[in-house]
Amino acid sequence: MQEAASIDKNSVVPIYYQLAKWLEAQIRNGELKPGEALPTETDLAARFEISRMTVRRAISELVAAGMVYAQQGKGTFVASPKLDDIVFEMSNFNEDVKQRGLQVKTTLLEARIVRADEELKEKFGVNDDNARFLYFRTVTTAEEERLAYEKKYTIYTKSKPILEAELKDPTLPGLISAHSDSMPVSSKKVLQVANSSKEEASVLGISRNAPVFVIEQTVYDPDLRPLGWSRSVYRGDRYKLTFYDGWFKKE
Amino acid sequence: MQEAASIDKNSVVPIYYQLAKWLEAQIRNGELKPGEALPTETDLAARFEISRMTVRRAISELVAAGMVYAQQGKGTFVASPKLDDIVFEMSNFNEDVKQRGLQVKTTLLEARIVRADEELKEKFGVNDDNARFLYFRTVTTAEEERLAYEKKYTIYTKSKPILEAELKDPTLPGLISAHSDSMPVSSKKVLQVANSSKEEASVLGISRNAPVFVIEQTVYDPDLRPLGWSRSVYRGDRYKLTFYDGWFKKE
DNA sequence: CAGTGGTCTAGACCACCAT
DNA sequence: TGGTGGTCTAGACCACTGG
Repeated sequence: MQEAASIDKNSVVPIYYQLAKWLEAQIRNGELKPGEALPTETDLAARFEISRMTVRRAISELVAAGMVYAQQGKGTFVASPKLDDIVFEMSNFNEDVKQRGLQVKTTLLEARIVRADEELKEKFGVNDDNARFLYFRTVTTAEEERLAYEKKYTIYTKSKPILEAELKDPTLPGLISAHSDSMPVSSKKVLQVANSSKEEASVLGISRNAPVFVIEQTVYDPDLRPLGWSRSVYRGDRYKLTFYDGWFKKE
Repeated sequence: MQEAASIDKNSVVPIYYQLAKWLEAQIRNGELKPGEALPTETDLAARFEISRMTVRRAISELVAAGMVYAQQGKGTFVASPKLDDIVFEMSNFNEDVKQRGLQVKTTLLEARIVRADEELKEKFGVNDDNARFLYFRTVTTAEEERLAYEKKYTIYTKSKPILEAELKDPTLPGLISAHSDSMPVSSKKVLQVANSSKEEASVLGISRNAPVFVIEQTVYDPDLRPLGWSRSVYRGDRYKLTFYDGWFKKE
């Protein structure tokens, strides 16, 4: 680990920054895994022969980045990246529904193994015609009304069977975690509008060409290799996105 | 101002937090205006008889909130809330366009004074039938292609004429600043999808019922009174929103 | 109780900016 | 040059957690 060597106290780069990056690297490397505790502040201060305040400054950078969280009296722990499928606070609607005590349910329509076609090869950046992917189709329903239709693909390396458990966490990061050794750590989401296709309209029970949100999500491992890809179609008349900015009071 | 009284060193509330809130209040009150310098750190430390490190902790809260920014060797200044009309990094496309050196242009189609109708009275939360608003219609064009169509309303209190200058900054906060004494400090944006209306289709040169993004923005003063409201329609085939989250490297 | 993170101090030296 | 913010120290005391 060459810890002492990783901090140059005479560098122009601030010590807190060097330490923050070192800790970040430990986490990205997987030497510190989500849920695990970081070394204590006193420990780090002693190891690197720096002040505890400097250690705290370093850790506060990671806290701000959402990579770790501190618990008074217990320790500081590596966070799990949150990559919910319910993107963009898209849940404005879903939360409304929950608050009213209604039931939101995601149903698995189909789950099987597929071979790479041109689109998948491009999305995953692979050339192997024999590459295989897990394919899931789900529909989200609230109060008997169908709201969202999703197709999800994940790389299929382990020859692991598709489990019932998948029904419990059918989000893309959830499916990936179940079927891959790599850790999903970041994602890219692209939102577009479209008119619903014939298939989408029939699954969602809306008229053909009704406006819909389309969100494509790609989930990556720490080396930016795609682990999963999904395309979600949301009813345009049931979802809206609300953003606040400027100097809104938060509390 | 009762400065000394605003900090209770024996309170359970951290000093840095009290000071941060006090400074925030000064800014929200308008006693410190955008562009103005905060008292220096040494000054604040002396005034409140606290350590400079504690002052820095307080200020760092405001920096994180985007309310102030610090410049080494110069001072710390009150920031201006940024409430650009080009929302949600919607500019994925606009930036592409700029990078290619193409021209993006916003044209004023119409500007006049209107009386309150039911919709406006609701949006602005007023009951006065005689309330008047400034009304603007603009279209945004890139390379001869019409991309966005916007209708904007601002309260009209001053009997100030509509200036040519408005052509230069036709964003909602910009229009408000020109026609109101209140400062626009926060905004709410709601994004929905829709099929284009006949009017929208004709202005944008797209076919009727083509899918579009609709963004409604409301801009508020420090007391959450609406100062302006706009409805923007973006061509669905020309705009998309891209979001990254998780642990993407930033630098 | 011992160990953790949270706050705070009273200094210090530095890099940067303006004059 | 004097004043600003940026970093860092070596302590201190506290609140909270767990055994």
